[in-house]
Amino acid sequence: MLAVLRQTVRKIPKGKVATYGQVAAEAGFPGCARQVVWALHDCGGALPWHRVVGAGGRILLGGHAGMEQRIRLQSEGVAFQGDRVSMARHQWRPAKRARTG
DNA sequence: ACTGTGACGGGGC
DNA sequence: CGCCCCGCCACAG
Repeated sequence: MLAVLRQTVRKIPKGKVATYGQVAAEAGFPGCARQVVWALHDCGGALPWHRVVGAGGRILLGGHAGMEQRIRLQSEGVAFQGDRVSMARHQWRPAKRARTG
């Protein structure tokens, strides 16, 4: 489980972001958004954790961590709408979940 | 088996 | 927009 979640997080391409619930669902565990946190905690360092945000593109972290996440995202070309990520333009879109758009 | 923990998500006011 | 409550799941002691 944790391994799968981590594996999914690693799939998030640069310049994109995904919500905890989305990662969990993509990994095959819809509803396990909280477990994503575990995956990040257990690993925390060897994956693009900064590409994981909360529902609506809100950065849930705080203090230094939250700052770094935002900085890292902006450094990848991710745009922000106030305190949130521009999901409409940066939400990860897995091939299978892609739509005619 | 029970309790505490956690970077969640959705709904109501 | 902030606040509160509930549901959800897995891990650790």
